[in-house]
Amino acid sequence: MATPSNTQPLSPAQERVYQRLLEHRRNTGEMPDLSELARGMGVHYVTLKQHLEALQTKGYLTFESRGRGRSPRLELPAEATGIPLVGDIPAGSLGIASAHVEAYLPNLAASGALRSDFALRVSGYSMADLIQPDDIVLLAALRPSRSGQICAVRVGEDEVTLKYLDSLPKGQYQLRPHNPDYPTVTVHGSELSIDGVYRGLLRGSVAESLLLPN
Amino acid sequence: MATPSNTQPLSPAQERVYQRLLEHRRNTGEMPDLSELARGMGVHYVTLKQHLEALQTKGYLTFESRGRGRSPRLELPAEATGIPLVGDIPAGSLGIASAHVEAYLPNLAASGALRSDFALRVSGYSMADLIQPDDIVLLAALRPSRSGQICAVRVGEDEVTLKYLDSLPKGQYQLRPHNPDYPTVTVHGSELSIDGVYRGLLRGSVAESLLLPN
DNA sequence: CAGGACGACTACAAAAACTATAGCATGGCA
DNA sequence: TGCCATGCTATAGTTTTTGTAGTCGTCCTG
Repeated sequence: MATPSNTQPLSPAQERVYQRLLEHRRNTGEMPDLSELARGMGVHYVTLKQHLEALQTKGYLTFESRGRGRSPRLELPAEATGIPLVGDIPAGSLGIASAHVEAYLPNLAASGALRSDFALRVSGYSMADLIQPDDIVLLAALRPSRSGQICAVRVGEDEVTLKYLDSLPKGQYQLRPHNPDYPTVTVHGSELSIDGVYRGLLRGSVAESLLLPN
Repeated sequence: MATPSNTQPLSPAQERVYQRLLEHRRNTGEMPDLSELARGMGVHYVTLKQHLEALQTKGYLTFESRGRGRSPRLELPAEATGIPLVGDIPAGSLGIASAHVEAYLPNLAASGALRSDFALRVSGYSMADLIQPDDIVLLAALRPSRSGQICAVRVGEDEVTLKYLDSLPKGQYQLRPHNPDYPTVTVHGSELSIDGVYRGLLRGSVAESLLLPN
């Protein structure tokens, strides 16, 4: 079940509540109190609660009451909060289709300047020893800002590969592996699509302990 | 100010409360409700609150009231919850003295089997390209379970270094770098102290975004 | 002995969360 | 048209938690 569970349409009021929740989490990093949020939106507590329950049954969040007096547990699912770990992107599928998502990495969103947009599990040895198989590489969905950066790229309809990307004259690019056993290839920009720029990596036990399953 | 701020002695009841908090966080990963905790300890809410305020003034935790009806913000400081990132351990100081702690990595404690006990910022090229300078290496304070594992070791009074540790006959050990430009040295076990076994690493933006300052 | 800390309690006030019930509007359907 | 389900809102009353204020006894110390 790779597709996110929130596919059902939202009524206008539910949409408002949901957007408000996302916004509050972006701003404060935490979930608001029900009463506070209700006041802020100009509706009654009960109304808001009903909307939250509707959002829960539609799969947009989890809303677990803990009894009178205690704040309820209110959580956005990993799809909305974490950055996706993409397994292998097959030929042709650009962007990160919601399929092929293996897991999510939470808690890496806060630092604005160095944000990462998605993660990739490395499979080959073309960047060894710098980057090993099974490392989890973090990528930002940007154009590289200068020549020589490590990027996740695809040539034609092939799979995604991780290489140094050198810019050559006449719109040509060089895909240069770190491992000298692999060939450096030169392609024209029209054949090349750049999925992301390398931002960092996780290796070993850290990787596994940070992942939250899909 | 590298020393942890909680140096003042605790009275018996305060100690009980503090231990209970640590235990609760280990088990559940979250902080308890005041009322619930008070019931569980067989004391009244007000008493517990007084102890928490005392712990706050002594620097063992932060306890921020949010007004009537709302659960107060209750947090253990990084010293108690995260794993320490040790800068450079100078000659002779074994263990992780509370000095030399640069920052803490949170949220990596939960996975029991693959736990890490401390982290080290890499400074040399002896394990390049596998491990780069400025990488943050996670280590478990254990004896290596087999020959050939990467370990953080010290020879005599030298600084900590990261090397493959091979076990040779007659109590000899071989410290083998990954980078062939560096020499492999052989020492006797009596000259060698093993600080930790390699568990994984962080590189790049992830590293910076996970750190919480000391 | 006075003063202060420590640990505990009672009593009351304010806020949040839960429950139950009901009032409208809209749209589908027999 | 009448009926019913659904979505959205509101009122009223109850339980629980949290916060504030004040009291009481013990123990240690100057």
